[in-house]
Amino acid sequence: MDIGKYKSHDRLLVAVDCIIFGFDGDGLKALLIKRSLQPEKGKWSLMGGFVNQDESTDEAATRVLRQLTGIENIYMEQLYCFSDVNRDTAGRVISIAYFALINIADYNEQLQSEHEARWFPLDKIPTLVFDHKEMVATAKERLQSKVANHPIGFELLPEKFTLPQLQNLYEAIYESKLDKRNFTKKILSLSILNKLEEKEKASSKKGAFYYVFDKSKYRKLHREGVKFV
Amino acid sequence: MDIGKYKSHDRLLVAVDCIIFGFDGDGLKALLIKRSLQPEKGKWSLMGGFVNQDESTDEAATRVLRQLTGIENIYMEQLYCFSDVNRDTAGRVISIAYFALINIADYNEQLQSEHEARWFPLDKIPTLVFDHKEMVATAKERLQSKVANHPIGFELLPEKFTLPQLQNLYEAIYESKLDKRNFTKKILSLSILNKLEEKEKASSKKGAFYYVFDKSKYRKLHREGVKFV
DNA sequence: TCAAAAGTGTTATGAATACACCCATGT
DNA sequence: ACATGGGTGTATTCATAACACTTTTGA
Repeated sequence: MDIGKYKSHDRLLVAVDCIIFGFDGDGLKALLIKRSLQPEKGKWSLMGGFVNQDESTDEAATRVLRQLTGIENIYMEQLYCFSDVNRDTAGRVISIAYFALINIADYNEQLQSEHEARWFPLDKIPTLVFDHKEMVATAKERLQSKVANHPIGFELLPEKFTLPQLQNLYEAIYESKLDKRNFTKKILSLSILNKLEEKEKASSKKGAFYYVFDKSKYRKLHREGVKFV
Repeated sequence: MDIGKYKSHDRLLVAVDCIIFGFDGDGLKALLIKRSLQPEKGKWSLMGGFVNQDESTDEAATRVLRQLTGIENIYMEQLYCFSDVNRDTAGRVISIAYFALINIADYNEQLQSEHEARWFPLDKIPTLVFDHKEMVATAKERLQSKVANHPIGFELLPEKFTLPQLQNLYEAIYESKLDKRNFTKKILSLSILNKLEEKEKASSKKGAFYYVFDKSKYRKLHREGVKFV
């Protein structure tokens, strides 16, 4: 590769920062860690790290997330490039933000034990380093608009879930109440759910039927994007 | 600024590339120039340039566009960060793509004369350098989805425009025909247009009334985002 | 007078919304 | 027996979609 032609131009530090949204049946949460390097060491922060010469930003985001949390193979997409000259107080760093969705229960133990990561309800996010607060806000907006047309909300749930759980999730994302009957009607009309015999009995006496996705129809919707909730 | 802490990390060349969409009453077009530096010098390319140490990517995009085309003060927003390791054949460069909208007639002369820039209908884009083809495709998708909820389409029209012109624009963006009566009804129901006495007589014998935006209502919609066409 | 584009209303269909009662069961 | 959350149907409203004729006027 002949890099000579570009030699005279500035080179910048490029970082990735990941906003990980999680759901545990009770409000949306974001995953934060204590920043491990100066400046601002010890303050709450998104998962972040620098992009290496030999990896794309997607690869960097995947790697950083794995290194910091052990999380792999989750839904993640690029959010936005944050590039204010003074966004990082220690130097010029542009950051490509990513957002991801996971089911908290799937990962909770390893996060708590092996890594100093913690879930924060979206309305109780502590002060964050740099422009990470803005990143979280942007990610939340993106999640809301994305979830309206794509069935990505399911990434936040366990494989088996009940309709009330699904509705709770949408209510958490939209921060508003939905009508139970209308919600059920709408979701079932998409016919991407298969009802199981089994019931979830923990959260009610009557018990609620579990559902799972119909993977093939689910992927079809995922690709095409459909008017969702 | 203490940059010492980050010293050991890779620094990358960061570029911006601008997809400029234009409309001249007859189909959507994209603005391209002949690339002025090696490699691939002389091939068609988006407007691009490197991001300097002391500017944000927004600022870089604005500057690059001004330098290459003289265009200023137009609607522009960040599109996506393209970062494949081998996207630029001459070295590792990540690129933040921006897309912009303008009315071709407002800028045509200066573009043709002072700069080697040319408009290409979207279905006749020539072979482009690097991953610029993908950037154009991504920008087109974004334009389509954005214009459905935000009145940014108006950026592509002159200040005074007729309803048939506006409809042509939407048809060009969506690449499909719309019903004249339904379109008129919908647009007027938003009440962001003010009808003028004056008629545009060039393109028909009867003549079509000019309209202008109601700036204040327009901005309100712009902010809030409304179900549009 | 005729060709070409502008302008205009009604009906039909489907989606979103509002709304209230019975069911199953563990305590 | 009763308290708790789960499950179900209908009527209304509203937005979208389909559809055709008259008007104006320059050539």
